[in-house]
Order: sequence, then C-alpha cells, then structure tokens
Amino acid sequence: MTDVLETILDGCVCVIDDDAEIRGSLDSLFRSAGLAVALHDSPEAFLIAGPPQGPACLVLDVRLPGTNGLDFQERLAAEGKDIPVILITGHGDIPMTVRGMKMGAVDFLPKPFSDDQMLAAVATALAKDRERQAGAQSDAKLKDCYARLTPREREVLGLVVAGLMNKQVAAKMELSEITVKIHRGNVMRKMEAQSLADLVRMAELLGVRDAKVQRFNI
Amino acid sequence: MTDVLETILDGCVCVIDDDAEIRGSLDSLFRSAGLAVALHDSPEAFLIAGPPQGPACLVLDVRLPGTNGLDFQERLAAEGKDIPVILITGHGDIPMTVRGMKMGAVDFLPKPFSDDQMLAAVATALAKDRERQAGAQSDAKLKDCYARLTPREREVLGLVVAGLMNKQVAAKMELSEITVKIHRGNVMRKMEAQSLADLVRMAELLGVRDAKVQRFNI
DNA sequence: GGCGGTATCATACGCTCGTTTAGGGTCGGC
DNA sequence: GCCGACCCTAAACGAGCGTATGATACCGCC
Repeated sequence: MTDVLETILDGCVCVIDDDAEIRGSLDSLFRSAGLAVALHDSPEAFLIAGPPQGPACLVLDVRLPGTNGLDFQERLAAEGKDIPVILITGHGDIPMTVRGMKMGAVDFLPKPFSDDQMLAAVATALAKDRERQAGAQSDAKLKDCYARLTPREREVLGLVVAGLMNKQVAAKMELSEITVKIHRGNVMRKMEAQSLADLVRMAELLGVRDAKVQRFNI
Repeated sequence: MTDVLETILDGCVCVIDDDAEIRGSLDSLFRSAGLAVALHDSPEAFLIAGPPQGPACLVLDVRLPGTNGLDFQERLAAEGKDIPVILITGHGDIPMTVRGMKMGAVDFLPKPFSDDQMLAAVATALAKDRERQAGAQSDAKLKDCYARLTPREREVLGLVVAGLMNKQVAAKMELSEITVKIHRGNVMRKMEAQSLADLVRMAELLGVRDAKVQRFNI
C-alpha cells in the first residue's frame, strides 16, 4: 500500500455520499495519502462548491436521497464537466454497473471496498484528469487563436489545409492569388504556426478542413 | 422490436456458450433478425473456426468450463483481435462486470436477458466493428505505403512533417539540399500523397514525426 | 468626418520547391 | 561479373511561396 501512497502526489478528491461515516473514513484515507479532500452530502452541495482547482476526481455514491448518482454522473457528462468519476454503492447490481461504466466511470466499487482498491482507483482517476486538463488547455489556446481569424481567413485556412495551392484557393474563392497569399500569411501569424505542417495539425485538432475538397482518410 | 430488426442488416454473430439451449435460442433470435450466426461451445472451437469475414461480434459467456470468459476476452485483446464482445452470464457480480467493461465489452447482460436487449447490444457491436474494419483498412494501406520507403526516405519524412525546410533537413542529415529534394519527391510518390497537408496527416496517423524537432501540441 | 479593421488587387523581389538530366558511389543477389 | 536497389550530388529551369510597397474600397464606431 505504501507504493500507492508514494505515487499519488497532488490532487483533490471530491466525495459525494449522504452517509457521514463513509465520508469520514474516506476523508481520513485520502488525507493520509496526502490528497486534498472535499466532502459533500449531496450532488447539489458539490455543484454549489464548484469543481476544485488542479487535478481532481469524484467519488460518488450511486444510491443517494433525491438525485440518483448515475443520473448525476450523466448530467455532469452532458454539461461537459468531464471530471473522472469513481462510483461506489452498497447495493449495486449488474445493469447499474454496466450503465456507470458505459458512462465512462473509472471504477465501480461495491461496499465494502479496501483502502487499496479505492486508492488505486483514485490514482487512475487523477492521472486521467491530469491528462484531460493538459489536453483542454492546449485545445483552449488553439480555439483562442482560431477565434481571432476573420471569416475569409478561415475559408482560406480550410482550403489550404485541404492541400490546395494558392492559385486553386484563389479560383475557388474567386479571388486573385495575391489576396489569398495575404490571408494565408495572416492565418500563419494569428495561429502562431511555424510551418504549414503545424497549421495542418492545428486544423486537424480544430476539425476545420474543407470537406468539399477531401482527398484522403477519415 | 421491429425497429431494431430493420436497422441490423448484415453481419455475423459468434456465440460462445457451453449451454446448448442458450446457443439454440440465440441462434434463432439472430437468424430471425437476418444475421449470420456461428455457434461454438468453447473458446477453442471459436479460435479454430477463425473470425468470420465482414462485420462481426462475439457473444461470450463469462462462466465457461476450462477457460474463463473474461480471461479469453483479455487474451483476444492482447493478441490484437479486437472483435467487439458482448458478455453474458448467469451468475455475475459487480467486480466481474467492472473488469469486463474495462476490457472494452460493448455490454454485459445477466441472464435472463430480453431479445431486445441482446439485439440492441449486437447492433451496437456490429456498428462498432464496421467502423473498426474501415479504420483498419485505411490504416493497413497507410502502413503498406510506409513500408515501401527506404530508411533515408523515412528520415526525410519525419523531418519534413516536423515543419523543416529542405535546407534545414539537409543540414540536419548532413546532405545536400538536392538529395533531400529527391528523397522528398520519392516519399510523396510512394505515400501517394497529393499534397504536403496530406503527408502531414498520414504521418500523424503513423506517428512518425521527428520528436527532436517538436514545436507544437501532441 | 476620421479612424481602424476587413477585404481586395497589382507589381516586384527573393527564396523555396519539384523535377529533369546527368553523373557518381556502395552493396547484395543471380 | 552484371544488375538492381539505394544513396549521394550538380546544374538548371519553371513554378510556387512569402513578403513588402502602395493603393482602393467598404463598414462600423466614436
């Protein structure tokens, strides 16, 4: 168990359970592992508190008074708050488990679970969240750059990353080639792309290739 | 239920279950839905028969004499035979379900299940397999092209898609620029890329960008 | 009205790219 | 030994790219 303790470093575990005893024992377990903890007795309380800074995960009891844990998980996912979820339950069945796992839960632990099981699940969940946050950050940066483009510049971008030459872009947009070059230069500068290869990768992540000129895969 | 029947068209369902009665009822269910069926009483029998042509999925009983169904699923995944799996069981528990779902099972159905549940799961699984096969096909084509490149051509490809100019590639490889151009031309022809943008996307799918020259995102 | 952003176009220069033509070299297989 | 690969290079040309300079025009906003 020491192994697991060593490997988890920072991160915050949010616990949603109406049972004060469970909250207490999870609290001490996570604290002893050096993790920050946020305890809530209902989904509403969690929403009010808001998601914590930095890598985080959610330990969620399935059977809650009022809101169902699985419904709440679904709602979070629908709202784009894709914090990794670990489901716990006292009286679970297989369909419930299947639904939770299909919704992307990191784990589904029936009570009683061992400290090791829980810590292993949390370690996985936090690792997942760290990756997600890193991805979301560079994605946001990219979207910011793209937002700075004018409509014409976006049009040119789409055709350029589709593989068309300046003159072909010009023909398609009914412009002179020189105008295309200007737009293209602006795109490179605004997107902070060091090369066409860069621009293609960015466009791919943004999903802005002109479909009408498609040549290859996907 | 007619809805489900209409939407499933072609595809083959492989059933692995030691219970002849289950095999029989699944057989008639799938046949009535217009699907091809392959019945096996053990994983070994399935392996000997080999995977069928076209889109397929596997309905696998977890509790089998000899080999465990989950172990078999894991083995298939390890060997790269990623046919979509639907797990069925008479006496399942939550950890078993979690393991199956983590391994990527499309569904996990405890017996007794309804015809609708099973057909819905099979429809999902077959759709998944169709996508997988389409992806695998274009991926194989890509790998074929890449296999035709000589070592030097691959080197040039890596540096070009990293965004370097011919002269920079030449400097890095300690070659004359003209040689780089030749290699680069060969790469374009052998990879059947219509443009640099195409080449960048292909290289991205192949994962062959030169890491030492990295500039941007993932 | 003026200012700034967007869009358009022309000319022009220098660099880059792709290909062709024409060589040279090494290596392994038949 | 010859042939076919792979690899390297040079000269040269035409096409493409990127940028600068200079200019016109539309639009919304202060």
